[in-house]
Amino acid sequence: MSSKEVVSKRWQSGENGLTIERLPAKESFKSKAYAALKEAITHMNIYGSSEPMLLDERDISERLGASRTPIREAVAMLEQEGLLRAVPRRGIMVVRRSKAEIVEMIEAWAALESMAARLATQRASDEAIAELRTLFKKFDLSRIERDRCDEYSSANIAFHQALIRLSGSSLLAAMTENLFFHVRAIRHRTIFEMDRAQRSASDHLEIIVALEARDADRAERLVRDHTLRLAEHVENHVDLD
Amino acid sequence: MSSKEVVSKRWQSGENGLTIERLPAKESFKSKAYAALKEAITHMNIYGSSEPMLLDERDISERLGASRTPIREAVAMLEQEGLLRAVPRRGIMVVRRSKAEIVEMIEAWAALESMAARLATQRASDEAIAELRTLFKKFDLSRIERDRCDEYSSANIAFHQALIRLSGSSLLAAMTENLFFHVRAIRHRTIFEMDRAQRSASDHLEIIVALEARDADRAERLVRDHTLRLAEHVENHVDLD
DNA sequence: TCCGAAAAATTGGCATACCAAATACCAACA
DNA sequence: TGTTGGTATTTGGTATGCCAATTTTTCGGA
Repeated sequence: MSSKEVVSKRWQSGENGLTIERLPAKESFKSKAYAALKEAITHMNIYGSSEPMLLDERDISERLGASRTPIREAVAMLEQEGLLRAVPRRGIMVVRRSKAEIVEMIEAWAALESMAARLATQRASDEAIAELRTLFKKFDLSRIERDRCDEYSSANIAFHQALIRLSGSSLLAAMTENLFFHVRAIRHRTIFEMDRAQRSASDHLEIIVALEARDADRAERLVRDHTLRLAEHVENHVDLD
Repeated sequence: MSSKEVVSKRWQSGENGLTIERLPAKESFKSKAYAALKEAITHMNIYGSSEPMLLDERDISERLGASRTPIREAVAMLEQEGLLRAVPRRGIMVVRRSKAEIVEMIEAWAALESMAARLATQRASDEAIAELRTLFKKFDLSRIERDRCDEYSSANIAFHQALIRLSGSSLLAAMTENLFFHVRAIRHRTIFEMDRAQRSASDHLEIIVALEARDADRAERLVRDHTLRLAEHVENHVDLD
């Protein structure tokens, strides 16, 4: 067997149980630009003004100290992800979602998370579920001051993310994370009203109980209805456009 | 009113019923490369050999008659989409999903489609649901010859896509389409066995009945279980790695 | 024949330059 | 003063070239 074949085999898969991942090396400008842009978009009040938010390639490349090429690649990725939209001769703009789109996202989220709850009742360990209860006590939403909207929002999302992790499906986690990103962006507007917090807390507790009881149907339904209520709330009480 | 304002108004929105959309312009090399690569990947028997399938930037740019730059942007997009993975000094490889990942995809699909079914019972028109029945009759899966695996697979997916469209959520449609892409790639292996066709057909019929009855819970459950059975089937009877 | 080191070739990341389309600007004319 | 035609500028798309990290090949010595 030639040396080449041996090397090739090593890389294919670790039949020896030792999978060698190429170390991250030094991050490329492309990834750095991607991260920087996403970070910037995250902390941007997208729905603050109604003016289109434009980005300029050359400007960005100067700020980041790189050429346009890696920036363009990063933009292409974010465009694929649905966060940006590049229009020729017009600029790169941050995509603003319509209320209808946000509602669809929350509905999709409800679908994924309710499935996660179902799977969690079948797969999560008792210990893992117990941790969820701990998290619940620690960040008891009803205790958060009524004016700390962001904190409420964060704690809320933390609970949901923890729940999704219980499913053991990294895909569900990844997909919902993406949805959270968009939904989170309108938290200023949604005013995720604090009077919903009480309801949220009790909902969450009910969900935990259902998980502990390993009641798949009930857990699924509770999660679904809980999130669909948010969708309905946004539909009825949020004005974006 | 000045001429300029008239023109401006015309472009804003067609209150005169004439909406002028900016013409698509000529597709950029970037989009063409993206489409070409995706097309190529689609018709590639990804799980045919166990050898890593490598792509070469320079080779691709020559074939497409463009420079490396737009190809690299297209690759960056496909990488973001999870279809490719570019490793420095090693090449661009088509991502091969593990069985576990495929199963997770089918579970996510089940989540999204069952939600679509629920929404469809609330939103789809009787006519739209009726069309689903038409489609079902036309492509009655039980009639497809037992050796036409691809045809079965296509008809199957067509039914599911039609169902999802009934929900009216373009997001659910987009997300599942992405999942279908990956699941479809293993159709040769899954042998989506034809003996499952009979079951599939009756399942589909039941689903249609539930939709017609506007029974949200039942429609949701039928769709979920139907797809989760596929996940279980893949889990138990498919060997990828 | 085998091994290892050095040289050569690959290859992806990045910078730069150029181009064409589209807009902004401006001056001349009605 | 307002419109118009043309020019300057901006900006995204693409091509090209260089570089550094790696891999592959070569080749001399054991």
